[in-house]
Order: sequence, then C-alpha cells, then structure tokens
Amino acid sequence: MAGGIDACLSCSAMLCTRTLDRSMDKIKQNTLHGEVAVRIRDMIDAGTLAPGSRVPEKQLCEQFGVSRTPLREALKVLASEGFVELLPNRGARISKLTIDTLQHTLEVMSALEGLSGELACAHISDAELANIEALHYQMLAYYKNTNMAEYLLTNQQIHEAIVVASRNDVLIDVYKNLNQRVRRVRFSAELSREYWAKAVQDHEDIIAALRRRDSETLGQILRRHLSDKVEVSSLADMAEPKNLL
Amino acid sequence: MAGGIDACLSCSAMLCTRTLDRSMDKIKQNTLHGEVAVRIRDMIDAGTLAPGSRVPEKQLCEQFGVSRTPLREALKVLASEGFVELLPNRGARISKLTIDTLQHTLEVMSALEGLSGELACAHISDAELANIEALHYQMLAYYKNTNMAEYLLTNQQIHEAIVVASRNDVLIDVYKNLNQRVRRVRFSAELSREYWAKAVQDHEDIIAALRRRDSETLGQILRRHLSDKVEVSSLADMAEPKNLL
DNA sequence: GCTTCAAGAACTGAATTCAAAATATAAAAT
DNA sequence: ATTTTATATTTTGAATTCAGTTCTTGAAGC
Repeated sequence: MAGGIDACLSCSAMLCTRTLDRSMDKIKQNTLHGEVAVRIRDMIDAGTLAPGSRVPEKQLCEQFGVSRTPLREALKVLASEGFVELLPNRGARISKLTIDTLQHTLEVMSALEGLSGELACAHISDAELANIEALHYQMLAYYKNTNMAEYLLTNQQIHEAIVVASRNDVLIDVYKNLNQRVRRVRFSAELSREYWAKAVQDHEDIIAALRRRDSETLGQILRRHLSDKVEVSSLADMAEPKNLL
Repeated sequence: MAGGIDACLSCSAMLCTRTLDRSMDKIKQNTLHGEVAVRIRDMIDAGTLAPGSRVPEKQLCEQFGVSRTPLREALKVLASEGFVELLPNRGARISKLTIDTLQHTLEVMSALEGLSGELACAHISDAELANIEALHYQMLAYYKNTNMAEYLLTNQQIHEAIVVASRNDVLIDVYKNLNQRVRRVRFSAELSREYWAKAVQDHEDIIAALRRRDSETLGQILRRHLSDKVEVSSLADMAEPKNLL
C-alpha cells in the first residue's frame, strides 16, 4: 500500500517534468537559489520532506553542496509560494496541505481554467487544437483500459495545453504556481467509476466547444469541471489524513 | 503635473494601507526581509525606484539600515512576485509594467472576482453586505461629485470586500498579489465620462445581485466588469508610456 | 575624433562568521 | 522518581568576507 502511494507520487513528479514545468524552462534563468527551490519542492512532493516537519537547513546544505545563503533565499521564495511557513527564530516548516486549502486552490484553478477556455477559443492555433485532440483520444484510450495513472497525466496535459493557448502569461504563471502547490496530492486521487465517467463526458464537451471556438460554453464547462472534482471525488483520499487541521 | 501624479500615487499607496493589505497583517509575521520587501514595493509604486532601472543594493541597505543578506532575500521574493527581474551577475532590475501584462493581469483578476462573487453569495454575512452597501452609496456620492480619487478608492474597497467575503484564502491571497502588481498604474487611470457611467451601472447591478444572493448573475457581471475597463478605459494612460515594450 | 583595449574600482553571488535565540543535556531540588 | 534549574550545544538570523564578474576610466592605436 505504502509502496503504491510512493510509486504514484514519483509518477506525479515525473509528470511535471514531462509537461508544463519544463516547457517553461526556456525563460527561466538558472539561479542557485532557484535550483535549490526546485529541489526542495520536489522533495516535498516526494514526501522526503514531510508536511509539518521542520526544514533541516544544515542537512540540505550538505546534500545540495551549497551554503546556507542560497538555501535560505530559496526558503523565502518557497514561503511566499506557500510551500513552507517561516517560524520566527525557528526556521521553516513544510506547509500542510489541508482539505480546505486544497478545495480553495482547486476552486481558483477552475476559475482560471474557465478564463483560459474563453481566451483559448480566440487564440488557439490549428496545430494546438490538433495536439489537444490527439491527447484527448489518447486519454480516452487510457480510460477504456482503466489506466488511471496515464489517464491523469494526459488529462493534466490537456488542461495545461488549454491554459497555454490562452496566450495570457500572467494566467499561465499563476495557474502553474497553483498547480505546483497541489501536485503532491492531485495525482494520488482515486477516482470513482461514476465520477470518472462524468469527467470523460466533460472532456468530450470541452473538445466539442473548443472545435466550435464556443468560448461561452467552454468557459462554463471548465469553471465547473475541476470544482466538481472537489465535490464528487474522494477528496478525503487526496489530502493525507495527517494533513487535516 | 508631476506633482499631481505624485499626489495620486501616494494616494494609491495610502489606499492600500487603508484596505486589503493591512487588514491581512494579523497573520503576517514581521520578518526583516519581509519588511524590506514591503518598503521596496512601496518605492516602486511611488516611482522612487523607476521601472527598468537597476536596484541599487548598497544604497538601499544604507537607507534601510540592513545588510545585503535580508535585502537580497527580499529581492528573490519580489522577483517571484514579478516586481523585479533578476539579471545573472547584474543584480535586479525593476520590472516594467507593459500594457500587455496589465491587460493580462486585469483579465485574471476579473476571473477571480467572478469566482469571488459566486462564493460571496453563499458566504457573505448581513454585516458584510451592509458594509458593502454603505460603501456603494458613498461611492455614488463621489461619482456625483466627480471626485475620481475617492471614487476609485471606494470602488476598490467594494471589490476587496467581495473578495474577502468569498472565504477562500487562496483566492484572497492571489487576488491581493495581483492587485499589488498593478497598483502603481490602476489609480492613475483617467476614466472617460462614458465608461465611468457604465461602471457605476455595473455596480448597481452588482449590489442588486448580491442582495438577491444571485451568484450566477454576480459572477457574470464581475467577470466582465474589470475586463471591460481594460477595453473601454484609456488604457494608454494607465501604463506609463515609457513602460511600453 | 573615434574605437579598442587594459587596469582599477565597484558590484554581485555565495561562503563564512558571529551574536542571539532555541533546544538538548545534565545536575539539583522536591 | 519527577520536576526544576543551570549549562552546554545547536540552530537561526543577519553581518561580514571573499572570489569572480561587470563596469568605469583612461590610455593607446587607428
């Protein structure tokens, strides 16, 4: 059981390597503190740094081979992103991801995806649409095979492609950040048969609206799509029990 | 002319003291780098640090009476928030706020306000609604008196109150951050008579929908309200000419 | 006069140092 | 035996230091 969860988490980390995060890397300059921040985020996702535990500065410095200065710079940034909390004179602690915060984050992401959909209808290229259609059929295949890990990955890629098609850099940036925050639990979700079927139907509608460039409809669907997930799916499974405040 | 702009900018800085920013301060711990970040943000808003110019580390250290360590920590955070850009081996530069970025930011804020409206209908208390109604009538008075500065201030307070009423902390946090990013130009906007009348009508509808707890309608209005502003108002006046890329 | 290059000064990024605070350990008292 | 107090150790926050880079200045060459 624990092994299964671990496997799933590392898969979710891998996913991000394959999708939005790395595709943005062209712009991103390689600062030392930035690299450290990436590593720490990954360790949080992987569970190597447990939510609620203190950040062992010295140990991480040795592990990364850097001094405390860039590490602490990274911690300030991670704090402003919500990954850690700064405790006065007690360093930093890994943030817990409560069900409330998860719900709130997915609500905001829904709103952003809704906007993405509207904007994407105005800006998407034929090539991008074709790519999304291809991902869609691939996803349907995974659904039919009950391959949930690959389904979730492809599903995520579709949503990211729509966000990118919005051509709104602020939107892309904020969405990416929020997605990172919930990464550690999103891909450990166990979808119920019922919900899964509903999500797939949503995606059929999403593709149809996108083909028609029907921004109104696409916006509506996407604003509900993720929020529904929060309500319908086994939310309790997504945020680890120990993370409930 | 320059004096007038300065006055307006300092007013916009003051505004934030009176509204969302400080009301959140209960939670916020006073870290040194955090204080420095606040000061630098204010200096950017006030124009003391000009967009496009390099950040004078040494000078600011002397001015704030701190060493470079906390200052540089603040700069990393400000970079992740988009206020400055980090140039490898060349320190930090104050970000320019282009018209595109402004437009993109207001679009995202619109989407967030739309969600706020929907959530506020479900969660708003009678006291909060009464407060918003009071602000609304106050704002109408400023409109009739053609007092644009106070109008914009009160307008902002209404929108913030709705966002807070959403009871979604992630939403409040992201909105606050985006609002900060555009603070420096938002309150220097010159509204046309025509647009101004339209905005006021929107607000009548907003209050009405809020009273009815009509989340559908309120969401729709709010999703358009700010975006319209972008299209209708004198956008060119909002982003300083020198900020156009 | 203008450009090119070199030496020095200033600045940046990151490691190190140091004082203050927190934590752990050990001794004393109940 | 348990709690309290005192001391030592560790950790944190921030200043300082230092190597490497960029910028400035001025002389040499075209």
